[in-house]
Amino acid sequence: MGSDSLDKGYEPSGIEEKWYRFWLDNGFFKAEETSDKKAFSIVIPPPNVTGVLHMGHALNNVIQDIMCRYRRLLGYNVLWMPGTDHAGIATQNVVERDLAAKGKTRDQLGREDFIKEVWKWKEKSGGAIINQLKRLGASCDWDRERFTMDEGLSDAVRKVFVRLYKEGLIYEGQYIINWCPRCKTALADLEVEYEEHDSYLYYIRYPFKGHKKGLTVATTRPETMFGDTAVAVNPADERFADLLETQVVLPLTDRTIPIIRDDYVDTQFGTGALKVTPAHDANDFNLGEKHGLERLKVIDEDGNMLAGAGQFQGLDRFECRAQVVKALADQGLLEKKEPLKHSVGNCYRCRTVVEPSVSKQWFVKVKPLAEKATRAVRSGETRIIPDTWSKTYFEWMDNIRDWCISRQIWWGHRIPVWKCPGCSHVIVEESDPSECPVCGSKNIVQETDVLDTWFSSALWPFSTMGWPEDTPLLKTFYPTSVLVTGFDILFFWVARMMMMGIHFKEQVPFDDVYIHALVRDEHGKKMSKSKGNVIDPLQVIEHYGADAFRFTLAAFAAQGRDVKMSESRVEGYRHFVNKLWNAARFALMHITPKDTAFDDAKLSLWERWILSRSAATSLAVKEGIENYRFNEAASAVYQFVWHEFCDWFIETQKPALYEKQGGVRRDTARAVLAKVLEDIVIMLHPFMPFVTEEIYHILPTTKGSVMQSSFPYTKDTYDRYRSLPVERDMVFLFDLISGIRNIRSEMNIQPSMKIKVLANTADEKEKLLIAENKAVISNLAILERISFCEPDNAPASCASSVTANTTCFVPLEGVIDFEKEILRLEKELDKNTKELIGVQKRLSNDSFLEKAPQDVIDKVNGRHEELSEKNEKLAANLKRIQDMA
RNA sequence: GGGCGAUUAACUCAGUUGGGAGAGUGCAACCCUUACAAGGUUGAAGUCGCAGGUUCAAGCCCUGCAUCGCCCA
Repeated sequence: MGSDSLDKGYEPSGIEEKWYRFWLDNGFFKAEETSDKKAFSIVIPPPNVTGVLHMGHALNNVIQDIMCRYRRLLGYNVLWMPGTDHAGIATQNVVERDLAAKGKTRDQLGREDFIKEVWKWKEKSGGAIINQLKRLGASCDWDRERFTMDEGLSDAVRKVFVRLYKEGLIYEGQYIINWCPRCKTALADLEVEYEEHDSYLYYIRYPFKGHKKGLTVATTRPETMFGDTAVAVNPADERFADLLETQVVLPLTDRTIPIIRDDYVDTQFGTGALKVTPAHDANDFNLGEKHGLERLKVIDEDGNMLAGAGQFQGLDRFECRAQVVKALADQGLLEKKEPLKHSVGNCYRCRTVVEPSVSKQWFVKVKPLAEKATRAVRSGETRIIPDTWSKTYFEWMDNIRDWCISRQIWWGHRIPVWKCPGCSHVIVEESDPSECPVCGSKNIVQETDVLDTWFSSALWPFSTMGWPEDTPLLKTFYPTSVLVTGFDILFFWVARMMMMGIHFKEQVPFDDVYIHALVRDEHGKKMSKSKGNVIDPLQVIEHYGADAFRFTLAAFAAQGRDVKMSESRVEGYRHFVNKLWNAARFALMHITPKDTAFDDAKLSLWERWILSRSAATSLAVKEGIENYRFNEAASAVYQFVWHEFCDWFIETQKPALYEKQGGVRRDTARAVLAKVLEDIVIMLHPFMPFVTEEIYHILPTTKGSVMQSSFPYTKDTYDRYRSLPVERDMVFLFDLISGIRNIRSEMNIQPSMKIKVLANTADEKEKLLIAENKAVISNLAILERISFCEPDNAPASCASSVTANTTCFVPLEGVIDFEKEILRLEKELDKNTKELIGVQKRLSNDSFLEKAPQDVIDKVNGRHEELSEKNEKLAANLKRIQDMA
């Protein structure tokens, strides 16, 4: 095949769709339930069914895809389990919005019909992100796609709930929880996001009975005063040491409340007197528990004031705040207000200010589960990478609070609890009961709450594989090899999967947890719609191709460092894709289907060099991917392809390929070119699946799909081709050629002008290297010829360059610019001398010679020898040119 | 308030047991050389945040400070 048939520039569109379909049609993404092959498995972090692909998803899934494709090339049986979660609150919000547009509410529909509506929405618009993942090239086993509300997964949820309940690890109780007055549901502590707000600290006097004097409390939330059931002071606080009063009057009400003493109170904050509102503040709740205070709820589920607020009943809580402040001021009870920055909790789904509120909810007793999950990481059974996240994990696990799992919404797994109003019996069973087992009443009522979405997500690693059945899939793939995720859901999800996996499977859910960074904009700012700095991954793919985009993500995904994304960076890597494409085009002009093997004995130095570098690169890629250092793998292969294979190797091979050195050399050159290009294509495949598949199919020496080839690194081929002496020889030749090129450039010698070079060397090895590679040197440095000379008969009017023990003279009869050459040599001599002095300094230091290890001393000695020889030569060359001038 | 991380070339960042400061982009000069101008060759550019300390030797280890960012309260 000639290169005429290939476009000069790589055009991803069309090619990507073609190969993705090809892979699907051939079932290359499918995992084998049972296999002799080693298993490698990943469960996808399930995106919301309402979600659309953003940069975070892209990075997350590209990393997973790189690992899965790499393992397939190593011959593993790979399972990458895809799916979405049902995102209870978010999905319900979406569907309610749709209904509202039609002028309906969910209450008008009723629970059953509403859920039908949600399913309808899910079938029609849900899971759009799945197709977007395909655009990225994600090689998930799509036939196994799961959804947290699927029947099987719902069975798992039910089983887990019932077992935890019977083990006493799930309980129902009246506690303070975070309430979202807009979503009208409880939230877990984690689902509240705190934000700094400018606010005021209000100083309010609570008078003693019959006095004008009283205690002044400081609060940011005056409207909660109606729920106050005490005022607390610190017993160690001298300001209250003489306080005899035991009660204060609650302003704007006819209630009196007790003064309690507790060392919990911060004497530094406000006045040292704390109003205690057990029903609307988490800390006050605990204080109330301790002192047996009444919990008086004064804000309802919509965020409006209840009867306890007296004349303010029915007002919105913030409107109430304004009016209360005014009323207090009118009565002279508002002593002052100070500006204050404080953090306010917002609902993570709708940003509404969360109201802490006492309410009856279901909780998981997390401590016993957390202990086992902590131990698994401490013992190394599960590794967290980078390790620094282990600390964060322990920190959270050690201070964990019970998990509120009930939500007052309809979309989700309904809690499998029934109550008998007749005898108050509570039924918690896996299958729906039809009557009360105690009194036989058929009038039993199911709990209306549903479970937190994360409750079902916590089971994901095993529920997706068919648990509670003991399936072959579980036997083959559980525990999974690695979980890949951002740190933002380390607690939400990873920690909970650890707890559930260990409890129910008695095995950790994953060997490794790889925590990757966040994707930010090019200035390091978080991408957000309000800032307008969001980059849509699909548009990036559209403009630059999925391969370039994927490579960019991989190249920037250094451990522990955020990825700063900008389109210009992707553009840079599109150039790389194009470079590879054109290298392939060049190769195709020469390679024939016969060029599949070469004789090691016939390899030229350059060919042995590129094979050595290819072996080294494949090892670097292997280690990079296996150690989660994707940027290192990516830059190793980038460097190799562009700067070794394209810049040097292809250029050196041109004389042989164009048959200037005979048929045998030509055939070897072709076969090596074919072999190294094939190595490259396979090594790059995990990063750039589409273009590599395209090239692999076009190459005449390869058959089938690149997905079914083998990764180029094996111990045998590495040992066979990696050669450090060859690489050292090549460094000499590179430096020699660069030295001549430098003279050409600095002396303004036109590229089209071929020049003569005379080389002088006392080193036999270097002489041989030059002699054997005259053709290549001449080709790359654009020489008429290179020949040897003695130092004495070097031409008088010439520029010179020193490489190791060799000096190259470039005769410039009549055209030499002496000033320029003197400057050039002086600069180089200066640089060399500086380094030489540094080395000499070290070698003249007795304690260095005494204490440094021998290999370091040997190295420095060798370096000293090199530098001083070079210095002599440079000085001699400089002197000659100065004498001429 | 507690914890974590960052500070290296104009920009974005590598730098893995302490032993000759690197890459990509950008910049400058030259070149439409028959794979690629989405290219090639050559070049300029850094007191490794600041101040101490350990060491024969510190970008790397220790202490303090400054600036920025994130998480938790």
